[in-house]
Amino acid sequence: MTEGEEYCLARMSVDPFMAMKKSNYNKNNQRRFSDEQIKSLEMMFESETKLEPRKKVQLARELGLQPRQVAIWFQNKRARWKSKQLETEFNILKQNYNDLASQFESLKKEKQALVSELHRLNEEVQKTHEEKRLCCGDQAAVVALSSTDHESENEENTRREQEEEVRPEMEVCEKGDDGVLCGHHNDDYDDGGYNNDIKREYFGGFGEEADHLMNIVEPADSCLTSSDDWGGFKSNANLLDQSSSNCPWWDFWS
DNA sequence: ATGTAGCTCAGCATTACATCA
DNA sequence: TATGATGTAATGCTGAGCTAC
Repeated sequence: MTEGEEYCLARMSVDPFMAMKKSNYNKNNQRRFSDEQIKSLEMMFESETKLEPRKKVQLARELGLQPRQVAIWFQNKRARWKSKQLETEFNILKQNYNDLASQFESLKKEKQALVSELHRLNEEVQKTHEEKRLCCGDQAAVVALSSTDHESENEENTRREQEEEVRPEMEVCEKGDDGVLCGHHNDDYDDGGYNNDIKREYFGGFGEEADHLMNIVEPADSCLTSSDDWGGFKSNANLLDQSSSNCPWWDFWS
């Protein structure tokens, strides 16, 4: 028979009414331990969260409790302590998360502002270019220019066709079975290749103007244009956009 | 050496009650 | 005063470790 069972039987023999109910009272018919008892138990708990059997018996004797009661107090105390610790850790993680989220938001706004500025500058440059062309007014030059434009357009088309042939390979390579990007191995698409094409599309195709703009905006060897970064960003762009549009996935905190 | 029954103990979920707003 | 939320001592069950047979 365990200590607890002994104690319960003892209580029941003293107070028959206890046999009807579950016994939640100590020797002195107190449900709660006294302040002194709690203080001693707390002190012991601070030095060791698990009590050796010998110390348990000794402490129980000192406090006028059953060893079983001391053991249970330690058990409950450990559970409370654990959940408190869990709560603390949770709060720390939550705080870290909130900091990162607000950092992310401000970076997103900064990026949006930069993109808008870029649009504005691009339009301005194109407008200037148009004006220059119109005010020159030389028909021959315009014809020459337009024929050169056609030529370069044809060259561009040929080049695009060639690139289209290469690109499918790339797309297969870009996302493996496990969904992990494997980078761009084709020389045409290394750093200045694939990324430059993306930028060219943005700046209005091939031509001096586009080249000029691209050089102004970002040096070719900039870390911001490295294929890994772009690839990584591209692969996550949907996720980020989704998260920021409908229902942010961190909203569940609130 | 191995299997098994019996015992103790701790962990865990839950209960029963006290206390407080 | 009644009531719901919270804190706490205790219960019941379970599995692990140990021992005797």
